[in-house]
Amino acid sequence: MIDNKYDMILDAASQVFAREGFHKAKISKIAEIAGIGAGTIYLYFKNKEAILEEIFLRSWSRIESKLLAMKKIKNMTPLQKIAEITGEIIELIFSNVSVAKILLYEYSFWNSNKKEKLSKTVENSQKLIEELISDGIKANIFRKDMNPKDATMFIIGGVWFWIASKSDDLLSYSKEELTDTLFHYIVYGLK
Amino acid sequence: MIDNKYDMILDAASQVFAREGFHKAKISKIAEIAGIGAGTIYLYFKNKEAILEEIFLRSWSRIESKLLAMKKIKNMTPLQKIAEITGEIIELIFSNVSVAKILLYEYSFWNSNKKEKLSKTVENSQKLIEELISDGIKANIFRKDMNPKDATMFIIGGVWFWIASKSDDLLSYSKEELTDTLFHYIVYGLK
DNA sequence: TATGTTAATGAATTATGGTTCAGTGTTCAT
DNA sequence: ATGAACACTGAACCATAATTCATTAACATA
Repeated sequence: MIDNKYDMILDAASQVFAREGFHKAKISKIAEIAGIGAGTIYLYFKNKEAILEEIFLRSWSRIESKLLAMKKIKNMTPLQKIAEITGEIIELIFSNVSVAKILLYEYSFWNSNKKEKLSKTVENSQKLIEELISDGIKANIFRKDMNPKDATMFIIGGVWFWIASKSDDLLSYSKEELTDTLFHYIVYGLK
Repeated sequence: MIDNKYDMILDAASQVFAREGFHKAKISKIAEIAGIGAGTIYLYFKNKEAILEEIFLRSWSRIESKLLAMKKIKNMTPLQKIAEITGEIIELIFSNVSVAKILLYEYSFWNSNKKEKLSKTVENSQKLIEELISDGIKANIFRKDMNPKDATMFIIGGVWFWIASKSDDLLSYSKEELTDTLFHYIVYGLK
């Protein structure tokens, strides 16, 4: 059980943002779900945007850490690493489905908002995926006629939308099953 | 040259929505760019949302038409059809980059908003893509271990993000080049 | 030209909901 | 038990910008 207000607010906000979208989400509703007064939120967050920012940051940090860990491991093929990271994404979703929806729907937020810390984390993660793909190309595992950055964006988008389309009934599948499915789309496309 | 107010408003709104995002876009700015009074907009559209809705509808209708046309053609492989549709998407972007950006950034709008006509068109398009993939599986051109709906969402997401990552310098590539690149990601993934 | 009809305007109105803050409750050391 | 320090509250405030509408312009008809 969440026992501190900061996390309670984040959790309530995740639910409301996921259901209503950031702009239609009301602070009063978030407060209600968190079981606190509306004003209390402002003791923990500068404003509504800051809540969203923190949600993004936490999720992306998790992905970034995993990518960083993979980078350090030497005796693993790019394919194995991708499988690992795919697993981490599925884990993230299982830990909070609402957050997965927000990451998708408010894509424009982290994309356009030039919040230092957040965009650094996102950019870093993208770079790390790019490197991973580059390695795969060099190792002759992936196609040569590929721009790593394009591929990265294509993959991120694919993963996101796929998650969103499942969203609610995502939890009725096993983690292993989902990880496997996702991995195949990333690596093999339609063929 | 656009000669009627309705289209002038749509065009101005596309620019402003693309630059500011739907929520930050001001009706007064749209009116200014269209060269008309703010109140005039309300003679042509019920409200701000209705403008966005119409922009979405026009774009998706175009994709839907293409998909419908492809469905009717018999002597074409699923692969060839996918290549055609990919080309149509690139055409759509080239015809109006602002609109492409809006489609991406305001994804949450058409997804959450249950506007009858719009969601019908979008759903229809998704179904048509699913069928196309099903055909490909039956014809042994695509992997058998694939759920067409999953694949569809993965592809749409991939295309979206890939477009977004390029967005502004998209026009510096040739249509053929872009179509080709996109087609390869869809069909072959990383391998 | 006079008159009716329709289109357009933009200042004023209004709805919304994020944010503030004066007041209330809680905690805890003395 | 007291009161200082801090946490919390939610009604009131306020900024923003969508929408309205009384007024004016443009145009058509006779």
